[in-house]
Amino acid sequence: MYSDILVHRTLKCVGSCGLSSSLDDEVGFPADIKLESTNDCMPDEDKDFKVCVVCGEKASGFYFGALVCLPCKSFYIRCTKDGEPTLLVSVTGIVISPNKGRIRCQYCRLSTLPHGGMCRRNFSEEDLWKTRDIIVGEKSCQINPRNRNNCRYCRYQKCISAGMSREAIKMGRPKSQMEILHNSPLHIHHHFVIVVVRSCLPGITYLRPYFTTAITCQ
Amino acid sequence: MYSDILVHRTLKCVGSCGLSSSLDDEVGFPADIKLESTNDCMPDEDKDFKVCVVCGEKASGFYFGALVCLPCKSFYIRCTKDGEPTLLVSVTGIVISPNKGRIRCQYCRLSTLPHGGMCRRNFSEEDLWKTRDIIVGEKSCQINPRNRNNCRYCRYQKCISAGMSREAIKMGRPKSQMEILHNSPLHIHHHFVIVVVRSCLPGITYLRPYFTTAITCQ
DNA sequence: CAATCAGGTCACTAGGTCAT
DNA sequence: ATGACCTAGTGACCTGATTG
Repeated sequence: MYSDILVHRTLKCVGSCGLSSSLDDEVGFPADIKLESTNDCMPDEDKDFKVCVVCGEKASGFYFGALVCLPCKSFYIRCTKDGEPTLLVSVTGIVISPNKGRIRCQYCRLSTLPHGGMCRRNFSEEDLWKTRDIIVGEKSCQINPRNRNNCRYCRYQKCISAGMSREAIKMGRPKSQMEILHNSPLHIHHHFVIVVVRSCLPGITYLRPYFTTAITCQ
Repeated sequence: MYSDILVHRTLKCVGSCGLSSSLDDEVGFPADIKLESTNDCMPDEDKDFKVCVVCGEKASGFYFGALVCLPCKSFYIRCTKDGEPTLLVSVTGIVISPNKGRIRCQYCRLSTLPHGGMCRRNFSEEDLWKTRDIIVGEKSCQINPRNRNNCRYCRYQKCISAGMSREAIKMGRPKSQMEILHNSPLHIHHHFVIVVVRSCLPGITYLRPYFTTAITCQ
């Protein structure tokens, strides 16, 4: 039994946006949990805007355990259809999935082209695999709705870090708690939700969606 | 800054699975997180909570003659709405209900693919029925709350073997529910994971998959 | 009444198809 | 490979029936 119930959390602001002052409502914790919110910077007009935690487009629902848009949902399905992929970035800037897929990664291409000097027209599958060890690239693309198709590697990594998982499937009509969360606005730049849980309410079950992206302790 | 790092969690074992020894490995927490596995942190009244004999989730009552959860009750109603279904597992791993429904069974798919050698693109309804006798697959999926939707065939078989039946309907107020509950068969392998987080390691990011089912605080 | 269940409803999602 | 669109399965919630 805990006499004091504290759930600390912080929304880490990436970029120039602001966080709102009403985090409690945003993340949708039960009303009977006392919260200490430290944030003050989200624009009012974005408060009701639910965004995909992968690319920032308007979100459509909880797919594979994360609040994402339909394109990113489809992307995740494709990526994990035959098991977890091991996407590689070639010297030519081509991201290779082992079986078939390839797509250009503009970011990684820029950073890796000098090493190989190959041009896209001439690359062959064989060459890609030969140069396998020097092709790691930056692996740090910023994903947004416009460039999300530029780098499959980083987009997929973002799916993973957002908590998407075949294990996290939640089917059917959501519980009322989830409906609250479903209406929670998350600004496009607020991809990292840092939650510090000191102690929680006895007997309350905190479903995973409350921890929108990850749980980080300070 | 937390000096003491405690991640309490409880795996409630009902039946013969006996999860006690290798809790850490099963849930997959990082090795550098200090864990205390205990059975003490659960309220007494919940220690004996009854689980669904089909999937292992917390049971809601006696539906169609068996102690099951509400999702499995709904599942059984759907399956038997138009008479007993004959769910089949094709060589392609598609579970077919006679009329229309199909859902992929990842487990059976893996085990049956070698037998048929068909590729998913080419299968036809006719082929499915032709290969009826060689498509039985393993039919032995372990059903738990997380994977219960992966294989309709095995979920339904578990309903049957649990004694669910349209003949077993009992309406109205039960005589002594507690007595019935305590006499119910509970010899199933289930993987209901309850994690109690008191405080976490500074700087460590706990991705959602670690919290396999839910986070329950006491 | 009070407790419990059968069954319906419908807000949801997984996964497939197909034009691009 | 992508993403709009579609279908069918799922499960939370509700209602009415049943029985002690």
